[in-house]
Amino acid sequence: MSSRKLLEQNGICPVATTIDLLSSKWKVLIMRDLLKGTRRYSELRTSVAGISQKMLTQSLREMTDDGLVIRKAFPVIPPKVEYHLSELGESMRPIINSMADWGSDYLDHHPEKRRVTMQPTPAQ
Amino acid sequence: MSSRKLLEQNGICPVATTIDLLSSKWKVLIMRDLLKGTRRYSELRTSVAGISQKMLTQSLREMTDDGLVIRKAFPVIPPKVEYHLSELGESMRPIINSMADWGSDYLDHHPEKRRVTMQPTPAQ
DNA sequence: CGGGATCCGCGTCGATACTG
DNA sequence: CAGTATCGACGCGGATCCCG
Repeated sequence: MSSRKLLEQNGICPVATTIDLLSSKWKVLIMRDLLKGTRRYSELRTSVAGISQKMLTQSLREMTDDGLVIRKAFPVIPPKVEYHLSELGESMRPIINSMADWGSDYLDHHPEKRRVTMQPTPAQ
Repeated sequence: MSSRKLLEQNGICPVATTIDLLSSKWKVLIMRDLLKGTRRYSELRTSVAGISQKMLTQSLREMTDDGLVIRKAFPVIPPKVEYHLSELGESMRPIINSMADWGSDYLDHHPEKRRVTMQPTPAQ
């Protein structure tokens, strides 16, 4: 079933609406990094560990189309493209923060699952 | 790439940890409904519109294994099974609430996408 | 009623090659 | 550097049938 169809069947539920725009784990992780500031394509390629170039491009494209992300291309050689959150994207910060908070608490109470610590998305 | 592998490559990031347990849209929608209280299998089948029986069973199973959901089966005929959130599951309320809040605001500013209003997850 | 088991189509995703 | 294009595998998830 398509995401839109799902949304309709759930009667335009706010939660379903959010899921519709933040559907994949990749987008959440991209959000996590863009909440720290502007990032170049190649930077995201590294910081969002494990993502393929195809999924990064595709995810950024969809997020740009959805108005969450703003793409800024510089006409230089070699090419340089920067991505940053729009105001709409920025407004998702509480969601990502609540995920970071929950994950931190969870890892605190399940030490066996923690190996390396990473900086959570800073509050703002 | 497996979800665990992803987690490792992201250095046990809190956000990635949360995503690992709340990976699918179905689980988020199930959480949304279980946050309102105990539900029977058949009730979820209806309230989580569009979900197939397979995905509902599978999602509930994984959430139970992850310690988010508690399954209570009554030895009666016909069978009766109730699901409710564990303390760990309950602790995810802020995440779902922040999604509901964001979705509500988004729908307010994009009236063309709203058709039917549904009750958001109540604060608690 | 609340599943389990099976089949299988189709979309997702990674890998690879190529380009402005 | 930041993509685009193509191909192929694989697993998600729906459909169906069955059972305690």
